[in-house]
Amino acid sequence: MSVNLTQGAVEALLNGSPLNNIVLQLLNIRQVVTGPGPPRFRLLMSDGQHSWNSFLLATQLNHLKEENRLVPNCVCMVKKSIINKLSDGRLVVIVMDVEILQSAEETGGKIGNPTPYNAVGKTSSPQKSASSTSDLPDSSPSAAEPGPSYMYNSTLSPPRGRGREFVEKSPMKASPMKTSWTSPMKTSPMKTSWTSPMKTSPMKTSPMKTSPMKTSPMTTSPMKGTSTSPGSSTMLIANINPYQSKWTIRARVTNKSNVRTWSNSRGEGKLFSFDVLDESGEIKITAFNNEVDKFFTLVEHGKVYYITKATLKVANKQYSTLKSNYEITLHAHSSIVPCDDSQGLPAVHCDFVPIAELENIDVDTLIDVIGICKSADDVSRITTKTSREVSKRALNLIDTTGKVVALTLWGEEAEKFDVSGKPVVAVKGARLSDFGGRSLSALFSSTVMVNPDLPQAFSLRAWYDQEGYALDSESLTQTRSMGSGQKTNWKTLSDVKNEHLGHGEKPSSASICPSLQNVMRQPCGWKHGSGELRGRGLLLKADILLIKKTNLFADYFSCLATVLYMRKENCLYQACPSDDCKKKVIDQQNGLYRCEKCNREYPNFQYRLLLNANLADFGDNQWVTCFQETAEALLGHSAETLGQLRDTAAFEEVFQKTNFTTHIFRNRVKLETYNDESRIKVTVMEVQPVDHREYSRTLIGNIRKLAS
DNA sequence: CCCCCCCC
Repeated sequence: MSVNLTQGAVEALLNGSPLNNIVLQLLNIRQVVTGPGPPRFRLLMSDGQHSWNSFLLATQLNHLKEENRLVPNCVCMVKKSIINKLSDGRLVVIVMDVEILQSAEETGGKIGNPTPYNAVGKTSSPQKSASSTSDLPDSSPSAAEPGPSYMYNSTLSPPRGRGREFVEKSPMKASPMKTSWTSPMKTSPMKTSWTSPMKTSPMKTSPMKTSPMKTSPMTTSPMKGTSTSPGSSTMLIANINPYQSKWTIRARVTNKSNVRTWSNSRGEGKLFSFDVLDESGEIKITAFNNEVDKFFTLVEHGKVYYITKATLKVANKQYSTLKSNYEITLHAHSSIVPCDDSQGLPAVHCDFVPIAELENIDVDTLIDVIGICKSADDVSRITTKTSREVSKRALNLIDTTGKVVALTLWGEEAEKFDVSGKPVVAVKGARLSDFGGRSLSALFSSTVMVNPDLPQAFSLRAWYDQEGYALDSESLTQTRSMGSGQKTNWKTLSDVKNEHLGHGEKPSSASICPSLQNVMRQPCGWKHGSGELRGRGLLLKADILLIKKTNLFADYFSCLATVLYMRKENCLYQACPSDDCKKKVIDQQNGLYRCEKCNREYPNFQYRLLLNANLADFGDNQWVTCFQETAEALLGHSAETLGQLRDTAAFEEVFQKTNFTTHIFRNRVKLETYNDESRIKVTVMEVQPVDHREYSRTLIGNIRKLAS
């Protein structure tokens, strides 16, 4: 046996340490009972010391099982995993990337004598032993599915009318981007409400409780799940079906549409629908005509109701992300009664799909997704085929899989969205499209949540702030180019010199800084910011300085190049800790650091990067400068981490690993003059993984150009 | 009994 298991990894993992590249032995693998969709495999894995039975294989790795490569006793390296917490506190570790290091035969049997890890008391998991077989996610038909998790929250989704932008304006229509939304960063991440509110913590006062409520006959019934009215008992949504008529459910409204009218060959009418959620599942309820009048104002987002005497029919899955096989239609004898006890009822349920997995999912599927909005397009207005004008805005979401996907918001949601602070964005029921490869669109029926109070949002935030922001990430959505709709200006490194890029003789609209295009298009009296530029012939020296400073004569180009050399010696500097300064500080050798720009001393500093690198392609090489973000992306580590590693072998290793790597670099070229000598200065604006398809298209284009 | 969900 040549491999060593990573002893202690199971315990560390389940205590929340995001461990990558851990070596574990697979002791058992079996299929989990799930609904439609690809099969899911559950793994019992051991680190030699402990075993843990709630590892779940990400579906994109199913082939490993299907090819009989993941078999009991083989030894694997779990390169990447994600921890999900189920409603009741149980943990599921999603294996995102795994490599089989040693086959079962080679290993020959179980390594060591691992004991099942017992997480009780450590994860605040109630009642059940986390390693007992009775808590298997697949052991109980009504249990939450593994991987995805049920969340119990005291904070509710914001009201968000379905059918917004639609003809009817409803009094219920509410701002989807309510500022009252709880931000994960402002609330305690340790709130018990999302570990196990059902058992331990009563729901805190929630928004809907504060509004006056009619006394319902139901409120005299103290216990949930017991008799609520004569002759009927409360049932779980997961357990109702069309074959029994006497049921009552107690559920929370999670998504409510506006009233809509229709008219077709079968007739016309009006309707609205809403989704309700209990601890077992969720279901869509639709009201038509008279029932619209009867129930539309009664049913409020976030509130809890007893619902009885309605028709169940088989759901058309095509239109819903809800897992229920049925949906409910209200009729003349249906009853909906408010319930002021919302205890135990979750606020939202999402089955988030890792962004990397979107590649393997069919187009038009409705999915739930959560990511950090790392960037966004500007809002734009488009005209639809039916000549309606609508605002749209694409967000770029990234998650721990390191993949990015574009999500389009529409209408008011697009206009109100605030990218600042790179918020966590969760969407329930977004539609997957194949535009640009894979992209997402919010629908009328989608719920968009900004900084939701969900455990996944907290861990995403932490991940992004610690490491995700420096990732050299790849988007599943290929936009035609980056930037503001401009085409990628591909150049070879010799082109950069031969075409005198950056010399600024011809500040054409293609080559100038986009923010100044409008300046150049005005014939005289050009305005930029607070300063005013004079006509082209009458520039003052200060104007020229301003133009230089604002990159008016800079060129931008992209190239495919390999890092040949990096000047690592002075690439890190101690910078002013003030957020907007970044200037180098002087170590006073007395524990204080002086910033000349701020003209003050600080007790601390921040490490920043300024890395000079030599890039090469097949024809030439070029010195370039990478500042903070691009250097971090190139090196794959934050400046802070590198600062800590300074003078260690690990620091050297970072550079060795980066050397000879190939990327797409988007650069800015400017002419700089030192005394009487001018030379171009190339600054890297963005480092991206190599997109061979895009680059090949460019190459082919260039070859054609040369041939003609 | 609806099922529209926009644009590149």
